[in-house]
Amino acid sequence: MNNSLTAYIKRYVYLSTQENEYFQTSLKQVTFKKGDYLLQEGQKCTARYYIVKGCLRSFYLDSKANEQIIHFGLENWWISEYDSLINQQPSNIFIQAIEDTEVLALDQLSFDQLSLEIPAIDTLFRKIMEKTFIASQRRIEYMLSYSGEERYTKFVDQNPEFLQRVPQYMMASYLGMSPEFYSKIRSNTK
Amino acid sequence: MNNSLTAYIKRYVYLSTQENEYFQTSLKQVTFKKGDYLLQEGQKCTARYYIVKGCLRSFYLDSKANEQIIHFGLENWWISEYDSLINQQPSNIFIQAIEDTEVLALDQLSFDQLSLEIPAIDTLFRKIMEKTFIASQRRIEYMLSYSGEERYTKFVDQNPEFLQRVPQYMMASYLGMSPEFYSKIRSNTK
DNA sequence: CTCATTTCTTGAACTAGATTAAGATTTTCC
DNA sequence: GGAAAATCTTAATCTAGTTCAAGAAATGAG
Repeated sequence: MNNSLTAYIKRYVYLSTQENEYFQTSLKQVTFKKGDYLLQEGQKCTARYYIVKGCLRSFYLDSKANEQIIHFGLENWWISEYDSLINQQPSNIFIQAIEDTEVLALDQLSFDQLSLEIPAIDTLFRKIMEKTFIASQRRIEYMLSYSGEERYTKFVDQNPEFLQRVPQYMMASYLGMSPEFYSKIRSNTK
Repeated sequence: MNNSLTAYIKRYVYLSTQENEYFQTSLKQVTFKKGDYLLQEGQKCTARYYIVKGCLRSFYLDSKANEQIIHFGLENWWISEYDSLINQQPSNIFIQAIEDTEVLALDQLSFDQLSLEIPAIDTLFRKIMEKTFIASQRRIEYMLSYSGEERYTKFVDQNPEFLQRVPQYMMASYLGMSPEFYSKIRSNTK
């Protein structure tokens, strides 16, 4: 039983003690060393991951073989590659540990079973997906509306903890700019 | 009872005849004239809309008062402004009819009630949100990886029906470029 | 502790796309 | 049908951000 996950769930839905226990026994604890891959391009994504401790990134290689960062994941976030998970397709995306990371893996087969047996599981994940979607939308709005420098300063304001944990060239990719330009902004902003 | 909606639901979950009827009596049919707003900046969004016939857009006004288009909605799509709907906040976003449009409105109060009474409703909307999120992610990947011209040609290939129904300056905004540049691409591409 | 690798910085040259402005075309509506 | 409004095009100028290149700093592995 993981207490941080129990607390997390409580923010969204009510699960009885038995349901919570049953849910959590369906999760498998897995640890990854810094640099390890949870998922690689070409593989099918088979699980949703709840991050207990550590930091992950998901990224893909664009046509010029640049790494383009889609997401970061920190403690108490869920991460997965939904296009592969839901549509049963090989993933275009890598999920990699940026730090030594401990996750709870919820396999899609277990998930489907849980969804049948505990209705609140769908309520929970419906709400998680709504929240995740809102974050994705906000990122699109940022990219449409703000200059590189504005995206940088706003992101730093709102997520100071990231800067300590993520190399700059990854931040640059996430914010949609070259590492050189990111570096220039940083020196202008200081 | 709306047959296109019944068929739509069947693609995602099983609802008994009674459940389907109960679900659909919770929806309210509303029609909007071209140019009408379903939602305006500052209002709270209170419903999810299923588009029976017509075309909608959602957009916001950025700091320079430019309209930035977030989404288009065509037949058999759901549209809403989730940040306002879920977090009970005033919306930054407008939802407007681009053509005369008929929707089925699912009020959030009705939704919460349905969610309690018919577990499959959460399964349905969990899956809808997953699909919606995947689309949002794909848009981010496009914006990070492709030039304006590439985004244009790929979009046109995949969504030819849009071009007939949506003014160019809206397409330009959706694809993240100025109307002038969009026009230039079009004349280059012909 | 040291060498190798990874990450970060700086500057110069370049370019995709924005902005501005003005005219042309299309749509709307009385 | 005709005037007004909305939409689209074209061209000139400008700029945010990329690319390339090379060196500096930091990190990591043995």
